[in-house]
Amino acid sequence: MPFRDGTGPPWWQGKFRGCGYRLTIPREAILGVLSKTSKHLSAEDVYLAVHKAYPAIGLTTIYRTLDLLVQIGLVFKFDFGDGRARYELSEGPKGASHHHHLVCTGCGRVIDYTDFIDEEVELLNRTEKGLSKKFNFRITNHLIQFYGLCDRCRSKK
Amino acid sequence: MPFRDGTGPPWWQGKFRGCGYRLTIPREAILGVLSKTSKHLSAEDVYLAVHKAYPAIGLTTIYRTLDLLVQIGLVFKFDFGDGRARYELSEGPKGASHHHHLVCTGCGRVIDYTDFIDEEVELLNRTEKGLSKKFNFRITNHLIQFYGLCDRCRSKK
DNA sequence: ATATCTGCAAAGACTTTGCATGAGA
DNA sequence: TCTCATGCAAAGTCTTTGCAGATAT
Repeated sequence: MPFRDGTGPPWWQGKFRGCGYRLTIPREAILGVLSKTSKHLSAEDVYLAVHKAYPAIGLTTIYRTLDLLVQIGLVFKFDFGDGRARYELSEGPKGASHHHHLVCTGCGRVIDYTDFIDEEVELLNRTEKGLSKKFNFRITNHLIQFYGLCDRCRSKK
Repeated sequence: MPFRDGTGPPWWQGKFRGCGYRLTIPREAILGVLSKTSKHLSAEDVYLAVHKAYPAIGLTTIYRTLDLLVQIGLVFKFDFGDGRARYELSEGPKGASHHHHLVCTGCGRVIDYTDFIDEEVELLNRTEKGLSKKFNFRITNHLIQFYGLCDRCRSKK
């Protein structure tokens, strides 16, 4: 139920309350940061961004909250091979931003792509069904990443 | 060129020499361990296994060697979300063992599956071509994993 | 009112680095 | 021989934990 001014309420409140978790300043701040970027933020990135508006919020809380958000399914956690975890909102307000990643093993750059997503997702859904049945798994999520050298790194040598 | 007795020479020697790297006892031992298992070994797992036959080989060497093998492309490095990296030979002597992973987010169990692999790989190849062209990437590798709850964890609650 | 959440500091876990010794080609 | 590889110890990073005080409902 959006506000009259069109800014809308934080769309995640429902999901939060439904799980019996408290909606606190730090949690809202962290979700705010994540929802305003399309980058792949590390815990420290989130901390620094949150820190600007709420200097009192500590890194520990960032880690704990991110873990919680991952558990709830509001956030995805990625490993791009650089030794720190990256976090991304799993869906926008409109569930709009599904994408996969292209990771440069040279410089660590990560490119989001949405090309071929439809075919990929279709195949993934089929595969999910089959795997669920065969292994009696309840599949909740998938990960696809491609690795290689980006144009810059290729020309470097 | 296999030995007459059929045991064959370590099939990776060629790849090794070709890259100008030395073929040492620790490196052979580590490849030996990896080639004799179908499990997803952590650096410490490899260390312990190697340690039985060669107690002098240290954990540092394991890490350095695994890194090297990943660079050469002989080994894949995975992250299953439990905080430690896992390593797997990228191909058997016959290039036989391509598979993807099903990861239980409850207990961390990892199941290898080869079902649907053909369709998946076919789609991935197509996608790779498209992405390579669009982003001018040289794609060398891909990662697919499914996440969910295994049968045991589902019945736990 | 009270079970949850937070912040700080310290601990923990995995991985990397420095440097002198040892070993492959 | 001479560069590359190894082992040990120490350091480095990211992440988690313990606990007292603060907070949402």
